[in-house]
Amino acid sequence: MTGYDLSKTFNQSLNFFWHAQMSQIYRDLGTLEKKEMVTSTVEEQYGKPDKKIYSITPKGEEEFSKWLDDTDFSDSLKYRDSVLLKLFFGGSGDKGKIKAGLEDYLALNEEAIKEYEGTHYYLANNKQIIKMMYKDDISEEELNRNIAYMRMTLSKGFITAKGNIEWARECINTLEDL
Amino acid sequence: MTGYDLSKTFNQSLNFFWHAQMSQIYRDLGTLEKKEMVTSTVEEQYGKPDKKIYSITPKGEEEFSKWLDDTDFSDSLKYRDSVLLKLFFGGSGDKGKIKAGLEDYLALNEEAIKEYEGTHYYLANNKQIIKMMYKDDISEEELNRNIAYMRMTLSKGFITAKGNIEWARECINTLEDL
DNA sequence: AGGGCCATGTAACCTGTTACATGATTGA
DNA sequence: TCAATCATGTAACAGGTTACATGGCCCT
Repeated sequence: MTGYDLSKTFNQSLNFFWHAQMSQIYRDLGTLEKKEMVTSTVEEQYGKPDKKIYSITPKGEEEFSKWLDDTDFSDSLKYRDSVLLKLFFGGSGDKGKIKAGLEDYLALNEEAIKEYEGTHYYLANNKQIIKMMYKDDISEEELNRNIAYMRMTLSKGFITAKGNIEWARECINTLEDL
Repeated sequence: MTGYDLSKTFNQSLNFFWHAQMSQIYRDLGTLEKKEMVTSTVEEQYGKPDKKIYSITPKGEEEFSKWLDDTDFSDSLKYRDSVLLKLFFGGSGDKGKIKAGLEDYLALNEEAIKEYEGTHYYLANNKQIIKMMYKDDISEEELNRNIAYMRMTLSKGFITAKGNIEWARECINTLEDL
């Protein structure tokens, strides 16, 4: 893929739990190339800028599978949230503004759920497109397995958004009684 | 407070949604002083290193209340999680290892819940200590209001951890059938 | 004798964001 | 005519982590 393709794929699939700026993708592809994890070939185009197509090297595959093998998930508990930081000091702030902020937050989470429902539907009906994200010669079983894993990440999105909504409702009620 | 005190307070109270290394705290106190948001006085100690006690300036208070007033929480939806990133590509990894990782993750979240229960209890029974975190002349109502806000952040911890557990159980079941 | 607490920081590094720069094609 | 899409990137900055450096006190 090119950096541009990667950026699009990124924003379509794993966007809700990982995102990257184009500038970061281009820079990181450069460093990956220096480390010989990827190689690139340039494809000329007319009327458009040339494409720089990257492929993973055996060394890169090895590194990727090492990364996959590390299943220590304890880091993911160290979670950072500026909403909570702000609410922690909320007593010194404006109650009305905080309530309004939480109402927006609630609405955003409801929108997110709708988006995830769309993706859920998409995963069920666009296997061909998903196939393209992997090697072309992927088997039906392998594809289904990959889709099962994608569904797990999606499920996390649902549960997180529902939790956010539950929490925001609870906070709004508390604020009304305060 | 001194940098050291801040670090301890940090790790005791807002640790679960915000954390900082000592080196970061010392560095940031330095930049805050340059920006005239805080001032410092040195207190000599014998047998121990001298203390450098920081206080917020009026300019700092103003900046803080500006920060509090910005209640746009939409950023907090952009959430990043390496567990999900890894699970997204899980189909290429080792099923058994992933399952084991998720089981550890589940256990860690159960521990977190126990910790939050402890904090919940603490908030109810240690008002004097909490009082110290604010100005000394804080009124009972103001203190209770602040505690209510702290409880809201704590509640987020509970809901998040419960969601994590629910999700991990679901994934483990899916993996068993895969 | 060894570990933990007190208390300060610096330096290098890694990761992510924002702003800037270029320029043709295509569709509303 | 204006915005979006295609396609590349650089530079500066912001925020966070890791490793290093110092050194006495107190408790087991």
